[in-house]
Amino acid sequence: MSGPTGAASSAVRLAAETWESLFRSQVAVMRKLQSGPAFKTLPVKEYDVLFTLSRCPSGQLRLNEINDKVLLSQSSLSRLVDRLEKRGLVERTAAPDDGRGVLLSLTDSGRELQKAIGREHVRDIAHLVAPALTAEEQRELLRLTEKLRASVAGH
Amino acid sequence: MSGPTGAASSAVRLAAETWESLFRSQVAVMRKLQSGPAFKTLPVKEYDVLFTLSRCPSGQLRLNEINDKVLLSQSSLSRLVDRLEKRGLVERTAAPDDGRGVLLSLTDSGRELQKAIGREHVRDIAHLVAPALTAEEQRELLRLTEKLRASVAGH
DNA sequence: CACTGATACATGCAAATGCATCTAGTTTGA
DNA sequence: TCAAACTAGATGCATTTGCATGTATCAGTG
Repeated sequence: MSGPTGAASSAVRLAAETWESLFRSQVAVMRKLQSGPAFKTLPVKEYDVLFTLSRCPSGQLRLNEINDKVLLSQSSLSRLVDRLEKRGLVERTAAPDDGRGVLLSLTDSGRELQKAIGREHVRDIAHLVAPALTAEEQRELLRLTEKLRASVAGH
Repeated sequence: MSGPTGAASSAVRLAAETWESLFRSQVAVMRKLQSGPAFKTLPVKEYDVLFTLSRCPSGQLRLNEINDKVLLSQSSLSRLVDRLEKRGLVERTAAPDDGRGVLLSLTDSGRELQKAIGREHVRDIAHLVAPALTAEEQRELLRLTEKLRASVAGH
């Protein structure tokens, strides 16, 4: 802990422990959430795409934009969208400004299902998070994770 | 925002936004980490099992204990361990106190590989986390995520 | 002790995933 | 202007995953 080498090593260790803790907490929470009844009808990853679309102001997103938000390979997302489309929950449209691109949007049925699952999901989240952290702590956790995400996203 | 209903609703929203942010930051960081060269030889999930074993004081863990730490179904973990065992990185042993149980431990080769990947991995983590958050912020993030994990783990 | 239910792990099988590659459209630069 | 390099997304195929179930062991009850 004294001298530059010690300080650097402990900075590295702190970063590693922080990430480890963030990761394990995510695992613990996700495990509970995905075992809930909300995701019997639709896997979490598929819901996540519906959710992402529902949050988007224009109502449409390019597949590669969605891919940034989700921990899936490009090909897996492509096929996940196939499944959603087959179930009539989303719709593929050619991107107007880029002939290669595909815009994804929710159908009415997709929007409804997202809302239905979302309501339950949000309740489950609150039941897990609210008893664990005060409102003040939640705001701080939100701030820190957003700061981390923004920094990592910008390389 | 006024009255009990508004307050409750905003508490629920805060919890949901906090989780959303935690989750997205995890996705962003994990995406970078797993694309690094450290995980060309061993998938992240398999490394994670080696890592978990390396951190354990007794050097041995039951499969169900490992399963708690990892976002994998029981059967998937069983087969992931098959692969690690086939590569000679871990060893299954019958649990002495429970005839149903299996203890997992690292082989020398497994320990070495974990250390080799771990060194690189820790460096990658530091490169992502250290520029994003101050040491003080990292400590706070560590504290909050650990508190969340502990609360969720205890139902 | 026998019996019922629960727990730990393994396995058959269908579904999901990722890598490599393909096609098509776009950008770059000589 | 046009060929080479690049990007968006789809697809073949092998690997990984999860659900349902099977087997063995354990814990509790009469």
